[in-house]
Amino acid sequence: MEMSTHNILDQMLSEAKLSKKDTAKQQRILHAAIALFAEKGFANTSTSEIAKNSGVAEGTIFRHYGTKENLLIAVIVPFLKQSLPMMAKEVFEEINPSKHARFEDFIRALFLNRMRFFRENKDIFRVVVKEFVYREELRTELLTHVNKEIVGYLNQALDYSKGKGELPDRPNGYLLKLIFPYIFSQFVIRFVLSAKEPDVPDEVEADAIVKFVVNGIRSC
Amino acid sequence: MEMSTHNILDQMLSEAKLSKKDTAKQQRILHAAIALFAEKGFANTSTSEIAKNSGVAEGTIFRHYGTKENLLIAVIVPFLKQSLPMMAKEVFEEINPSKHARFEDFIRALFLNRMRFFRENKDIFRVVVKEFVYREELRTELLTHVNKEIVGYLNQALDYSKGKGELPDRPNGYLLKLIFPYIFSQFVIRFVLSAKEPDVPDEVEADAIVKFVVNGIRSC
Amino acid sequence: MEMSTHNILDQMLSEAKLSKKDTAKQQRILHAAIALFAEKGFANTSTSEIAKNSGVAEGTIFRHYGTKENLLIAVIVPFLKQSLPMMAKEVFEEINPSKHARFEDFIRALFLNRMRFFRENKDIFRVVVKEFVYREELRTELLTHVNKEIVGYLNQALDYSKGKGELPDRPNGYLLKLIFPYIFSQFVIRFVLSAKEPDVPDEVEADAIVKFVVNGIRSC
Amino acid sequence: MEMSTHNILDQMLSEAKLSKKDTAKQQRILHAAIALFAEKGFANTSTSEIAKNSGVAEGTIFRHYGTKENLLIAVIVPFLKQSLPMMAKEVFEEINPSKHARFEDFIRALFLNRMRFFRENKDIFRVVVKEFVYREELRTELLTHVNKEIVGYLNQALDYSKGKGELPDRPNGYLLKLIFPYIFSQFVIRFVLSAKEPDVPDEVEADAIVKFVVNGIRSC
DNA sequence: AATGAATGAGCTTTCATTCAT
DNA sequence: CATGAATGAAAGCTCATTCAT
Repeated sequence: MEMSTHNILDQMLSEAKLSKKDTAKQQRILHAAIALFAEKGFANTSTSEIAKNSGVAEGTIFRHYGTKENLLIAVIVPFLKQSLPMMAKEVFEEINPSKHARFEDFIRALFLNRMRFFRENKDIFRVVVKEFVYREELRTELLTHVNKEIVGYLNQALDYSKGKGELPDRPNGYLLKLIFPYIFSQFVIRFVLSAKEPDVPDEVEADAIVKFVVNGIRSC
Repeated sequence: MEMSTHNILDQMLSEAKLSKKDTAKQQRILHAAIALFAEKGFANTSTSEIAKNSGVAEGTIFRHYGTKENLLIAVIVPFLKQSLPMMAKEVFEEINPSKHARFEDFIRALFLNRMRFFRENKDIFRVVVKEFVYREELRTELLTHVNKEIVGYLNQALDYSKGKGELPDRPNGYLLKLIFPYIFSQFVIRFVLSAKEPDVPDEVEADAIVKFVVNGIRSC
Repeated sequence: MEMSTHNILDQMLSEAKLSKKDTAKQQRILHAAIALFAEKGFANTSTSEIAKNSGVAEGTIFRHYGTKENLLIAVIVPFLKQSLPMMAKEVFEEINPSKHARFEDFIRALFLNRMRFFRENKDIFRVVVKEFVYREELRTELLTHVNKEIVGYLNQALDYSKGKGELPDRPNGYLLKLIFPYIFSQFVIRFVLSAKEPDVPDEVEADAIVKFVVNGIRSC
Repeated sequence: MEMSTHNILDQMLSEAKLSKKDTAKQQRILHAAIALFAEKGFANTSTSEIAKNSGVAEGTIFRHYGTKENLLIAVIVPFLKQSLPMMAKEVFEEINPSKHARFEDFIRALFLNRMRFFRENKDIFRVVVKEFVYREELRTELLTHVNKEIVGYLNQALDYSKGKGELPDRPNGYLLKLIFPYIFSQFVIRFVLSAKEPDVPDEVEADAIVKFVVNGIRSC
């Protein structure tokens, strides 16, 4: 599995590069915006600060994004729309082909994949989580998207494990509601709420989480 | 156990009533502030809005709280400092006396107690969670407090259950790091991120969560 | 010459004591106001600060003085109206009786008397000078007053010295315009503009000033 | 010697014109600020008033000067830093070349030069004097500056006159402390404290002052 | 396309003053 | 008389947005 394509920021920007003539400035604007939003939050970051940090004139930001709100969307939406489902698929292709994978292996792969992914996109993850809490419209849009793009893959995995008797015969939605928040909260604690990551290797961390989830879900 | 004393907002205000002569206006200010902060966040709420919604002059807010930041603290701190530990003790006194309680019973009681508590203080819980994400100094202060006031009670419960062979012989900190985020994330999803609560009775909800936790933690 | 009656502040307050029933609070208010005005200026001192420093309620200040401006006047006017001319007379009675005094002796006595006087009323002197610069109506009122009350005494002294050939035959107004600003500017520099007074004894300082004035005025 | 370059305000602004692209608005802001500060003092002038009087938006003032305090500094500092020493040199070049000048001629030239100068910059002189009384940090900075830039020229003049026996053999600091306040106080009375200037020609006024100073200083 | 000066509405905060107790 | 909570106008300042160049 290559790491090089996992940094959403780069992806987003390289995609932008294809669609517009001059994106050097836009790249700089987005980089600065992400860094500042992550550090101080959207509401506490001024456009003049973004302009200064990215070395462009304030007017340039508005020429490209129209409003400050649009800039936030330009930061967040590509992360959600373009990259998130693509990654889900990746995890899947990593595990599924063998078809011998236990549910435990799937969860471990998912956890480790996301861990690395969020670590590499820590700043943008921070922005998304922070604004997610504030903006209902963002949550709604995201959930719709997740349902459409990811749930399919997850259902495949759950059904497969059910077939092997590794999971109780409960609706997938029910199972996901128990598992997902748990894994996600670990990432939020680690990348948003904590000052710095613990020294424990990812694999050790994964072991505990995975055991907990697998045991927890087995006979509920 | 009476629920009537569980609404932190009322508690906070009735306590204030004891120490100050006139709190009618302060109550109105705090009510309005909590409602607005919960809805739109601290940074997006103006003091003039708070003044309008509470029917006082804007100056009155500053006469009582000095700064907008202090108003936030006046909303949040009593919730954390005075009510949180008191509640922890309550849960404890509800379960412990019997000493026959299984670990499962303890988790269920904790979950149901918190569920009711956060439901009754939904708005202020929203404010706390939202600002918690933004303010590191708030997180630090809270964690210090939680460690000092609550961890003692939790350790008692864990040690007791370990003695009965219901929990693996792992450091309490390790166990808590697995259990706590899980329960808490369920509350955040339910009271902060969701538009409205599901119709399922609390007890049904509790069953799933408790089984998951108890099975999950057993043999990790 | 007694020093004890020279502190205008005390005088003012004891006079006030005669005319009003309870002046304990007024005294405290005036004391605090003078100290604060002297330190930070009238415009930068708030009535709440005066209230705090004098240990009264803010309302009490307004009950007595109506407006903040009136409080300033209550501080300044007695200093000017009641005390200034009285002092002028004192200087005069100290010197004149002998009738052998040279002009030099008169100027020296005047200088030393004012020096001590302003030193003892340093704070209120500061307030007056600072506000004097800002308020034309204050200057006008003071000048009118000075002309009415003091110029008579000064004319006596000048005429007497002219009679003895110590002064050129010029209008008194002309002579005063040359002499007065000089002496006064020395006081302003010393008590308003300087951080602290020099160590030189007053008499030494007086010698230089007096020689300068006497020589300067002699043959102009 | 041309008088046309003596208006510090114009100088300051023309210098600013060199370093910035658009100074039209800044000029208007500074003009309005000076006029208002001179009339009502710094503390009693609001930025909205300055904005209205200069025909710009209030935000424009803050875009250029950041704070109201900085605006005051932008008004005062160039007056002190750039123009004051330059003028001192001018007076000097006007008198010194001949080397036959008497001390009296020097003082007369200084007095007349400053008189014209302050008259042409009456408003800004008012601002400086008024704020000088309030702000110790301004006094300290100015004195440091004066000492560095002007005292050298004055020492030359005094030493030269001492060599010709026109001045007593006293430290220059001592002599300056006697002479300077005298001349300066005349300007303050005339341009700051008086409603309007007297009709007497400058030369007549100068005669009296100069005689007073020269006689006064001669044998002290 | 890019700029950056200019804007003005809106922000938090201060403060002299009022008034019910 | 004295109080101090309440007021609201006005202060200094910020900032997203516009627009002439």
